Amino acid sequence: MSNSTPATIEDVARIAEVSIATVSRAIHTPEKVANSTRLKVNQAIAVTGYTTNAMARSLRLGRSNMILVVAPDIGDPNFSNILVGLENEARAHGYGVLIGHTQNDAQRGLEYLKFFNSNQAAGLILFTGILPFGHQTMTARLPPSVGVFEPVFNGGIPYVGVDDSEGARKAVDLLLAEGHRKIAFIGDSRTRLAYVRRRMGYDAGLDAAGIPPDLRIVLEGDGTIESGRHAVEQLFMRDTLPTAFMCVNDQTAIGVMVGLGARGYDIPRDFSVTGFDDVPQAVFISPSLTTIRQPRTAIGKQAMALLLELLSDGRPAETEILLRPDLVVRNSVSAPSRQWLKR
Amino acid sequence: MSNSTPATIEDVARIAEVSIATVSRAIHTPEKVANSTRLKVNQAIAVTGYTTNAMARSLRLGRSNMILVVAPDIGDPNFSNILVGLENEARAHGYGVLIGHTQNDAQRGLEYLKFFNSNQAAGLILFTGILPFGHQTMTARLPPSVGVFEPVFNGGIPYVGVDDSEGARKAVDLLLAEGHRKIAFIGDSRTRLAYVRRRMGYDAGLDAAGIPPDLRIVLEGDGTIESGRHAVEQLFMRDTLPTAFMCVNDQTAIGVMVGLGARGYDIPRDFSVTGFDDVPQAVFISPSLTTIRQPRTAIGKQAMALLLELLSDGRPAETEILLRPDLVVRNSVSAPSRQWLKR
DNA sequence: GGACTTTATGTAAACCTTTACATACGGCAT
DNA sequence: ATGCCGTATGTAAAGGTTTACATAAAGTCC
Repeated sequence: MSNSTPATIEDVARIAEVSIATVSRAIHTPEKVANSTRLKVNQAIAVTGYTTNAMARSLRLGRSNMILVVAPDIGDPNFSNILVGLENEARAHGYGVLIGHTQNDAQRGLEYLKFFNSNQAAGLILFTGILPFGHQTMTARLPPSVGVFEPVFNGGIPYVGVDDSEGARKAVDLLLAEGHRKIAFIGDSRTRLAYVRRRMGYDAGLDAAGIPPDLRIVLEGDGTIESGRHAVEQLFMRDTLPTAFMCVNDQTAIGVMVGLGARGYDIPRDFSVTGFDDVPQAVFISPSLTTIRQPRTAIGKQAMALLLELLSDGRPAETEILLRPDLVVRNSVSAPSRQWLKR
Repeated sequence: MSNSTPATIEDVARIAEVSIATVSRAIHTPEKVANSTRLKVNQAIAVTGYTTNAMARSLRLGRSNMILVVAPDIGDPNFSNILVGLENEARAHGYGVLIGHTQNDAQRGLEYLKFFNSNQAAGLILFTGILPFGHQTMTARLPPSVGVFEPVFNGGIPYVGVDDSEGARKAVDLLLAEGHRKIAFIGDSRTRLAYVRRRMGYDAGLDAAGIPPDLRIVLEGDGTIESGRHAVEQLFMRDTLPTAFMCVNDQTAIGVMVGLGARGYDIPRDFSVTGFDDVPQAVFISPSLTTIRQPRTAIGKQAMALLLELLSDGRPAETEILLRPDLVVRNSVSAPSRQWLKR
């Protein structure tokens, strides 16, 4: 049936010889409709190829079937796989996924709020660890929201992600098991809870091994490749060198490896390095990076499921779902070099 | 003004002491409204914080301000940067971006067509080189559409992407300039025009250099890492070896490098390798990959601009916009090894 | 058989816009 | 003064749903 205009509920009603109300009920609350009638309606729907007009429905209901996903940067290597999980789950429940990216610009963040005023979107997934609405964050009326990947720092918003603290613990435990005792931590000073927690895992691991914290080998960066490289330079200007670098994320770890490589060191012979996230590049760099895997697709799926639940019964549900981080052993870690042990 | 329900056009009309028609006109066709009236309306809009309800507008107009972007796989390393360009351009024109991924499943592709029946989306961006609607592709009434990254094989749809043929030509010319004469081409047998054109660039380059085509060193794969590795194995079982591998894309090139590495060869000393696309990994693999850069953000931007143009005046505009591919010289290419030249 | 409940369906309003058409008014040419 | 035109605004319909309320039919109970 390729008529020029799509069939409406009225066309279906006419063919099924019922009222439009009955058609609507047959679709959305079939139990309120007699079996025989439901059959007629379904046939008419098949004949006309009817699809309910989502615009009209949203207008009437005052709520849409779109979920807005906002990230600072769509190109983030962590983002796309999470998006896959989000989209799959959304679509399985009849929702569509809208995307936006703020580039850390509060003005752009605010523009996305308009989607909610006009009911273009029903819920919000935040990929960013902070509400992207600048100083209006406080006053803005937020739609039902769920944070992914990083806990949302300033919003009291439910969150789905990996257990950062446990992940970091696994990394530091690996290094300890290999015999390392002087393990540097290259962190991220931005106010992101995820990074704070990874640091906590590091501290806890050292503590459990009876190693006193040594702040001379704990540095703060900003999670970029460049900051990893910079951290190496800083460390070499101090009086104490570690035998291993535990990095807050893979980008930093890559930077550390670049920095060490530039100084002529071999990894893992001279220094061991671990990352966090298991970004797609981690397997390609040389040596391949031992890191903590984020179950990204699962995170996306669960976050969307949580949001849809929130939308349907409005109750706050759990505030945090932590998934298990897995250690991925590759080639950037070995036992500490003799040279350093002697000291 | 944080009333419980968002302001409607009627609220604005009441405060400005005009009719709702005038408010609508003041917003969309200000030249039809007296200056004094326009002023009153604008003040009332400011007071109420009115935003037009996109649902009602779309319903009335029979057309939405959403663009659907469909890719086989959102996780494709080429995809995210294109998406950035698409989204920026869309939002600059008041459009939102919906995304979907088909995983090469025609059924899933068809589901996305529903967005158009109900006017949830006004236009379509296809990241895939083929209409993802299976055998119903012929009968489906398509919305205004633009292909990106790969020409759409079966749809007669405008296309924005890189000049594949010229890009391939640049790669082969580099290899020729380095002194290579036996250059393998590892292609992609899937029916994608982009790959066909890259092959054409290869052929043309050899032809211009007066080198007769040698089909023994032209192989077909499927664009995956595995197919690159497989191609190496196939070649080593033949009687002729190339001195360089020109690959249809970076994934294939990475596979070739893995395959050559497994046989103990050094790149670029023993063999040179080139890719196509400049995916983010290309700089991290060892050695870093000499390849052809896709101007991804620009592709996205131009594609969206073309689609919006299509939507506004409906004329077919150009059918193809080809951007300039740039050669990115890294470390996977050098002059052919003595060993092979001697033969 | 009456009174009442349950079940199935229909009628019509509401959601918020945009815009064709109608109206009113002032200016201008005759 | 008359007729005409242009400009500014208002009225009301239409777009496709969902659902409260009304109605009608059928079933249940005494």
